[in-house]
Amino acid sequence: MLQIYNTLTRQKEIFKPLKPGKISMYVCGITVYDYCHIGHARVLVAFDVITKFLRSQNWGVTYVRNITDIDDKIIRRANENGEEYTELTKRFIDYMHEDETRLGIARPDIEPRATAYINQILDMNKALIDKGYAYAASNGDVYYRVTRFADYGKLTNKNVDELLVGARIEVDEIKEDPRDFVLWKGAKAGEPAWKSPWGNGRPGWHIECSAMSKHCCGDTFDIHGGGPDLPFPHHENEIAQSEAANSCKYVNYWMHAGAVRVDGEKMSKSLGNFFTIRDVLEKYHPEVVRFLLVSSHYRSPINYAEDNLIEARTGLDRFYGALRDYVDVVPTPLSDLTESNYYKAFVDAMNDDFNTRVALAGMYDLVRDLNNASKADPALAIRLAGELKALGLILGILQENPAVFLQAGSSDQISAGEVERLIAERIQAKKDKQYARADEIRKALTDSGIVLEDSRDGTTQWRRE
RNA sequence: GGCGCGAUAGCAAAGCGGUUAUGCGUCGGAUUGCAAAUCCGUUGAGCCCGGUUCGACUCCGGGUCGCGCCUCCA
Repeated sequence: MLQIYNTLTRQKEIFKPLKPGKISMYVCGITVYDYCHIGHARVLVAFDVITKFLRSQNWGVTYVRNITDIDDKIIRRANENGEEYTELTKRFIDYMHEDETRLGIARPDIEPRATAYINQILDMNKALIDKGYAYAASNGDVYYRVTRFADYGKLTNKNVDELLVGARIEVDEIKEDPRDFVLWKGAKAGEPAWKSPWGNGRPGWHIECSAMSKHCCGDTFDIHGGGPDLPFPHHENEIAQSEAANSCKYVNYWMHAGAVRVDGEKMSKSLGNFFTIRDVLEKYHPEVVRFLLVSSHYRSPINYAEDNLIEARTGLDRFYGALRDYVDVVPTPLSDLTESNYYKAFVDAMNDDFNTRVALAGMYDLVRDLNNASKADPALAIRLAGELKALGLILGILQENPAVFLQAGSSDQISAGEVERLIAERIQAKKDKQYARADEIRKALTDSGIVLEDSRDGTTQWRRE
């Protein structure tokens, strides 16, 4: 039984799909004017794991994640660079896809872009104007009448009357009410623009998601997800737009990922304290980054720090260490695991609001049993290795060749070939009972970040720290 | 000022009204030429003050502290 924490009701709820066995999910994606940072990676990985798990449980998931490819920041950045905004967005969309691929994130089923949905956006604007929820201002902007929508604030518990108090809302004579937000922006000279009944312009930020989700998921859909900074105003405004325009409930379950912090502060572009995915992948294996993100619950804040990455690496080393002798074992089909207690524990944890942390705790139990079986019961060990890989597959981890992973550490000051050569020399020294020489070689390798592990059969395996 | 989240052992991080979370680390043992890895064991929690209860880390109330949103931000 699947339970999901719903931001709207602020509690965990039993998930009930609109259509039996199906889930329509729309997640707010990236505004493409810069490299993705770790905060983006968290949302991307979280919903990737969620999708993979749901599919593993035979839910028919339609996963939609949009790309915002027109907005003020994009225009400004393109101007700074002296290029067309489309060149800028194309480049950063490509970079985003590269980052996703490296982190093992599968593409969503549909990846709609705002600029491809201008007609739908215009249609929704017209509908909102016709129904009296929106108005065209004198400058070509179209605004949403926040006070017209009775449920405004229901997602984030805002009181419309109090929105003005203490809030930093700029007064603007163009608007009827300072709380109104823009649906369509009239174009200034030289700005990218599309024709509209209100003059040339471009969509406001919130309306694109209402239009694209309607088109891709329907007027009402199951799950809407996004980052920690989106509930207000973005998702609140989406609700106002969609429910007013479509005259029905917009979304059943709202899901929001937790923030990634640096030194206790939220990592964000506006604070400038962000690490791009690329920065981090220079130093850490992509799976280490993914493991770090998976090893805490998706709603908890996590701290981005070197120590936590090292810890993630240590955790993965344990998994891959256990799998090292089972390179050829493939993930067991889940249909063969219905009696497995490991699998049951895993599914129970994941069904409970996607509790990856608890799921991993069970996988560590499996690792221990696998390590024991390695010595005592080879057939059992092979079976357990297959189970472990099957669970890892759902989380998007543990599919690498273990030796390759373990030898791909951060310290590359010595080549694999050189390591192998020294190991061969050390094995000979050991055979000759030249232990001083053997230890000398091992010491030298240790200093280069290489850890040796002698086996009973006289071979030596190695890994980078 | 409004709304919301959190406070768990050396660190990280979960569930749970009474029964081992888990990982890393520590310490001891097995194993090893010595190590590493592995295994076995060990260590050690629940911000403060009240209340409910036979019993609370877990529920309720009140504090304190931290964080997020209220403006573009995943």
